[in-house]
Amino acid sequence: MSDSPIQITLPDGSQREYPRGVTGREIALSIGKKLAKAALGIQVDGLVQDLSRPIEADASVAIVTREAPEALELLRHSAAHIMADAVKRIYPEARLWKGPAIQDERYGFYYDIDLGEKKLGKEDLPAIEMLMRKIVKADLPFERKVVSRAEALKTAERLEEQFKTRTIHRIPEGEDISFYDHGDFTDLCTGPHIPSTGKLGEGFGVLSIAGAYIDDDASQRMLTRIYGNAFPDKATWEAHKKALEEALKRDHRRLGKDLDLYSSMGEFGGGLILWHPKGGFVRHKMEEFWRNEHLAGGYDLVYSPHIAKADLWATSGHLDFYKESMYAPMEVDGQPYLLKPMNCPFHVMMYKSTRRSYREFPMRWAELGTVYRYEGAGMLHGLLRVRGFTQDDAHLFVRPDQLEEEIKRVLDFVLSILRAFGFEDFHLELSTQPEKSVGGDEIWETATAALKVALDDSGIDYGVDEGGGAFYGPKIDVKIKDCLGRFWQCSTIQADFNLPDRFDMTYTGEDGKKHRPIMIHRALLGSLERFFGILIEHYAGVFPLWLAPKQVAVLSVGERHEAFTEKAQAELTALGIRSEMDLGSDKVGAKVRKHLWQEKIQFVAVVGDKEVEAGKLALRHRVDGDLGLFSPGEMAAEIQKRVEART
RNA sequence: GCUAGCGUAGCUCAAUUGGUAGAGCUCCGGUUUUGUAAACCGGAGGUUAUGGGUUCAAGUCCCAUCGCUAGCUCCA
Repeated sequence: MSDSPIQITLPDGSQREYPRGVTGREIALSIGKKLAKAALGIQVDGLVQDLSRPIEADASVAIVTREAPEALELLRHSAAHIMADAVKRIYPEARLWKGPAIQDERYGFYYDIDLGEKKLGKEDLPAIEMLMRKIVKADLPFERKVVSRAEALKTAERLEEQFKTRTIHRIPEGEDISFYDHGDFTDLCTGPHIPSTGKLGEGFGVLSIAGAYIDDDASQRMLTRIYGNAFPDKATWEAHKKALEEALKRDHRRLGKDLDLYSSMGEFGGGLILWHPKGGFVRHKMEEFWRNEHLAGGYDLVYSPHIAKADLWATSGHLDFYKESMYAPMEVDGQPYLLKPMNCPFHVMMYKSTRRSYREFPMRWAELGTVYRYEGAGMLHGLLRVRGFTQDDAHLFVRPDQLEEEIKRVLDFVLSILRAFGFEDFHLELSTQPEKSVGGDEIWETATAALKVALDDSGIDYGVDEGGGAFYGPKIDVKIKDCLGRFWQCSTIQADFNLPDRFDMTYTGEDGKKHRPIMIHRALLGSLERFFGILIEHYAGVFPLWLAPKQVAVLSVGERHEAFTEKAQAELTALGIRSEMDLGSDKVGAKVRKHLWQEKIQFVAVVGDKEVEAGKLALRHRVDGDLGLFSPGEMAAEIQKRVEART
């Protein structure tokens, strides 16, 4: 039967007969020359394979062309090989470890390479990229070879690739061991790859270098990781490089300094943030909005201290499960006290301050609570990863019969608040029981099921992160997508069946007996620091008018306009508009440049002869341009309109 | 923490092979009173991150410390 033809189903549903062992290339060619030329791989029953692989049985296939989403991984993984080839040509002593395609905003692939004593610098990257282009130009075919384990070990030995030897030993019995060659370069690899190096085209490049451990194990040798990216065509690659530059321009650390929003403590204490007056104002508006929404949403606002006796953290379990993130104890009256890494134990103590009735539920206690957590020095990053931060925390106490309903409600609340900040796209993720956890499996299952129901009911797609939960309960994480398409994790909703047990929390039920409440932990913005950093980048420093420290800059043209300008600004202030005034002797152009473009204030209002005569100001918006003459009252109305629209 | 790179005025950056630390912007003073993305003149501003070392001589070379940056998850 081995020579009987096979049935191939094409994406349009049509079926064709081919000889057994037909290759993807042959199928593509039989459909059209153009398709064959554009083909990079073939999907066989959903699995991407080399074009040269024979197909031995009936299958549904789709030719993977450059434009197909599946092509990216082919291109990137092949680019990694080509990069490794280039590196080995320049540094023959280089030994290869791993070089996968990855999904990252910046990078599409990397290769971890042991360069011995050689220290690679940024300045070495162009040479590697240039040589890669040469290899692409040479259009060397990628060839797959399946070998026995013994042969594989021999090849690795011949190549003096001792890391590959290590890898070969790890390949499970029964799995194919394959090498891919192009030109004189050989690498142990499962593939698939593009047909030849030339197919990579021009849309790729080398981006940066970093260190990386073998197996992510800090006790092992550190290798040089070289990052690059690849795209179907040159234009997309150029666009990607531009986007990287744009992201750099939006970097909150850059803008934070330029706009005088915040600074970090630097050598006086890493990961600690100073909120300057302008950043402080934005925070004030964030908090104001947050408090109002919570009060309207049925929450109560609470406050708790920064330190507590070690006993509290022992009872809560933090000393067992969170110790590595907590700071060393301080001594107060001979007793060890600890800085809080979380607010929950305090809220539990609040709960326990009196007897609770089933009638009180659900209880929703929210706090902007400042916590301190130890992060490794290398983890710190601007506002996004800090050691001291204010969580917008809340703890909800519910009866078991209220759990599902309450989680649904929280999810709705979270999304509505995030939308107010201009985020529209969300990704939800359910994280389940980790290895290191407290409470029994049964309790975990119950809680996880409740979260799942809420997620299903939300109608939004979600993923599952197996084992990604906190030590005390499963959680739902909400990631938001900013205007550059980057995802950020902010909100988290965590069920907790554990703390109520540990603290022996109870309430009196309808039946007069004691019952155990369920606790829900919830952070919405995550931390004010981190969310502020995300906002700065999302808005590129141009805050919407409801958050902006200054909404308009009022500028005088000449000396004789000063009096009216001052009067107009005073009126605006009285109308609740946040303005700054510039009566300096700069030209109008310079003033506009300073306030509109450098300080990123949305409006400027200019006062000259015409305006004084009309009793109005010439209003200009940074995007909408000249809006004409406005009296202070009209201006206030115009700005108010936009404040309400949150633009 | 680890690897690599970096640290010069508030900011952005200069400073031959080791040979007197400079410029623009910001700031301050003065002139100018200007019509929508940079008016002009002058001044101030530094123990070159810190501490050691090599040298006749160190921003530059060596060592240590501190800080900053990229990364240290995603199948060979």
